[in-house]
Amino acid sequence: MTVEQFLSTELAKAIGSLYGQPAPEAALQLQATRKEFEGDYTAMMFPLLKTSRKSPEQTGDEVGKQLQAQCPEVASYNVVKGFLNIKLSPVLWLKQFETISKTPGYGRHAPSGRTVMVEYSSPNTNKPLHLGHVRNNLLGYSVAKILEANGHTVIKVNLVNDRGIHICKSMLAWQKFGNGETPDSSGMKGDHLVGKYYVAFDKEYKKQQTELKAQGKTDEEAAKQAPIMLEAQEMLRKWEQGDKEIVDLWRTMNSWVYAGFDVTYQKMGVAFDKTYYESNTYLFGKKIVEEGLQKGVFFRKDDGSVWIDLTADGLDQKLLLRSDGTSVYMTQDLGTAQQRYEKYHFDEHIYVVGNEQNYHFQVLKLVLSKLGYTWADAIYHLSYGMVELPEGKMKSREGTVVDADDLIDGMIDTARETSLELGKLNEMPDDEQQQLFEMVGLGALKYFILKVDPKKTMLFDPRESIDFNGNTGPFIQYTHARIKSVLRKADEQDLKPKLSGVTLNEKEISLVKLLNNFPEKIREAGSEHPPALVANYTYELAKEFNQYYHDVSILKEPDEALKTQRLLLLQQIAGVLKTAMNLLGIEVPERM
RNA sequence: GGUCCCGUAGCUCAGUUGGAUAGAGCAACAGAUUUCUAAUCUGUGGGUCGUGGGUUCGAAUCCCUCCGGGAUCACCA
Repeated sequence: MTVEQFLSTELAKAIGSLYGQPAPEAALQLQATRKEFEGDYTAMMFPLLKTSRKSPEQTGDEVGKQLQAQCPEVASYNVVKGFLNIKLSPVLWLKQFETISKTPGYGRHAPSGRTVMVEYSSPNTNKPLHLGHVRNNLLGYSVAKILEANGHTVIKVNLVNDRGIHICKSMLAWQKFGNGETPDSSGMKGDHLVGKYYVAFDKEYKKQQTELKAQGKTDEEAAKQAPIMLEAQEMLRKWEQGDKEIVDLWRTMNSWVYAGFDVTYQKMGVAFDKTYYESNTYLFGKKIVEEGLQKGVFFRKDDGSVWIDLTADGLDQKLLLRSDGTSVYMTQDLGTAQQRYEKYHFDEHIYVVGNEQNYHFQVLKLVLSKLGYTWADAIYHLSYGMVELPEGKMKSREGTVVDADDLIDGMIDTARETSLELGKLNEMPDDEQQQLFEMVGLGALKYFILKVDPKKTMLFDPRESIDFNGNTGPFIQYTHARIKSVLRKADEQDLKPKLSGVTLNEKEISLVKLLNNFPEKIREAGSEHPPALVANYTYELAKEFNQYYHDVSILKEPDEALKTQRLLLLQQIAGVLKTAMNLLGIEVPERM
């Protein structure tokens, strides 16, 4: 039982015995007392006035008195206007501190028996990953981590979009202009190489359109009739028919891309339990179309295409099967969702996908529930906003796209420069230094992105992201390293952290309070979604610690009992910092 | 035009199920000290929480209006 739950129960008891009737729910909601007042938790008296039939001040006084009488853990109380501030005894906090320090894996929850699927990343295989994908990957990975910490069984899946006209574009351009270039022959990373030909296609396509327009064609005609586009469409048809030459080329070029992606994923530190390929799943969903027609949820138009009418729900009519009988994106997604449910019986399925697909997921859920699938509610679209740059949006045409690999390398370089400038790592071996630079560079990037509410459009300012002060990853990493340094020194002196029963001071109590909130914070982040909750919590703890650290001595403390107890506090804080950062996919160094 | 999302300090962002005088960081200025790791800490200035209404003991938070920004409304994925 948490401290808050304990107090809430006591409060209910007090109100019950005082007024002879159960307390209204709203009166039992506690909140942390604001700094400027004395106390740990605050209860509002307003919802209670009807029951007590007295003024807020009188009610608060009565409840406070009763609480103190029945419960020795309540040290004191005060009433300000309608707010009852309750101060708990330091003994209680000491006991709570003990509980925390004796809980292995503190913060993580027991197995819940729930299964959650998290789909994220889902890249196209025609170009390398960029900043937008970085946000996706970091969110997906962190959310999965947080769900695991909530005790759920998590299955991380990646659905690779490896087929379609856009893939054919890079293939075609490579055939035309590639001269047999390979990652090996060019020394380029596979995904970048393929991306280069995607750009080459676009360039040629534009050139041809300009030519056609010069001959008097309209924009639309030019776009449709450009020979290179016709060729790409022909290539897609051949691919669908299984043309050996095309399929071989497709395999080869995709394998280059996968090799490139693997490197990027590994650098980012993200991973998947299962990878689906759209080339295997794009025919899914026909079964669902049959079913929908039978149930009368879908209807067929004269040309043979199948639709669902969602106008009654404020949406449009949506196509589910083309007149030529092939399935569209929605159909595929319906099919894969159904297949996954049959296989895993997930309790929740989270899709980490950009907010440009909000409409798609709204429709997806609606269609599933109209088909009578109760698990439609289990689908959750974790929608995130775009990442913008100080110059504005990223536009591939204008070459303002921030490449993921470049970005990561840049962060690591900056971490290196900053660290060397501070000149603290002189006796650290080179390979360990390199490891540290990667940890710090990545930590800065990840934290910068994850601390922002996912649904908001965020601004990525490269200059600011490499700032290592304030609410940043490196600040927290540094805090951890400092604590570890003290603990190492203590260990050398044979000092063991332990609870010696010395009363905690104010600052220590507020640190214990923060530690006490950790499990609840994880739960909140797990049910509400955003890693930002965890990030901001971690910063708060690190900041609070730095203040404490600044005006208290640990190793120099003459009182042995006090010293070892403070070491225990440090140890617990380091542990929580590490666990919390781990939930964000961020590693934390022993020294830096 | 329909639907959805966003709007909080000069900038980037927090703000618990509606609670007390709206908080951090950056930037600016003023200080602490060279340690138990200063990649730190303390202080100052900076706000009509986009606008106008409503709900109530109480609104940045919930409802409506309008303004501004974004996304989306394909037999693309």
